[in-house]
Amino acid sequence: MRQENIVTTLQSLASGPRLEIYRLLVRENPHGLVAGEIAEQLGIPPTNLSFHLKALTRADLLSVTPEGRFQRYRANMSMMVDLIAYLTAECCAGHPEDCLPETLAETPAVRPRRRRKAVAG
Amino acid sequence: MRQENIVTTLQSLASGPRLEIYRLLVRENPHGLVAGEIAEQLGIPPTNLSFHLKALTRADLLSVTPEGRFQRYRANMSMMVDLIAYLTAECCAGHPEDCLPETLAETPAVRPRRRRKAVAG
DNA sequence: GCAATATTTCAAGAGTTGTTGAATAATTGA
DNA sequence: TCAATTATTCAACAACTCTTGAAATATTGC
Repeated sequence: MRQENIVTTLQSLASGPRLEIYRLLVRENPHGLVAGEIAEQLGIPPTNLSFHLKALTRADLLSVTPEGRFQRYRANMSMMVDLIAYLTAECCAGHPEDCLPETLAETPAVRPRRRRKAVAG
Repeated sequence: MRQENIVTTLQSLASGPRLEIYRLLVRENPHGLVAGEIAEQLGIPPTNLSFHLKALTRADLLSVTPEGRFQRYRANMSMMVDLIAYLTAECCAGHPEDCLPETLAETPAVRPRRRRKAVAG
């Protein structure tokens, strides 16, 4: 994932209402929720909810499927996996020992870019 | 870490210049860099850099130490660890198998809230 | 003390984001 | 077809963020 996309993903999550929407939909995966159910559960007015759902969907954090007059939203887990992988790689770059527990630091999927560096100790 | 702080942390990272500053300082840890070195390496004018350094420091993503007339900035790894732990917990809530490779999903430090759920297979 | 250096604060203006109510579009069931 | 339902788009405005140059602050070495 390129840095430009990472910034978009972070921007999309960096808002109280949007983080709540995303968390709710993660909990409801894989069934998802239609817009009205999200509005009801979080107490967000429909116009405003649409605005935030659009931002999250454009960032590919959510997917949306029409169901008659409803729109069903689901959290796109792979986007979050990519984000966590990026943050882990950048966080640990050159300094795995400062940063994360052994098991995580050694997991190739989240540290795709370099091998563990030999350090004193 | 509370959600309010998570939003602040995400907001701080959700900007091209700030993500670059943070990544640079992670690479330079634990020695850090003084403001002028950051400005030079990233080509950001000093006034603007100060603005972004302040945002990152307020979010506790950076720490700052005066050295005479210089200010040395360092990335605060523990903040990133907390952020990754939060995202992993929220991302995986109820659905670890959808979300992350086995090893990561089993790491207690990044999944502090629940044990692995028994699922089919 | 004074000039030079490193950095921050301040003020202004441009641009972006968030919220709202009214209007619009699409779908359903009578 | 028509009213009801679900959700989105639009327009307006407030609030916030970003960038900039000028001014201020703090430190150094003469």
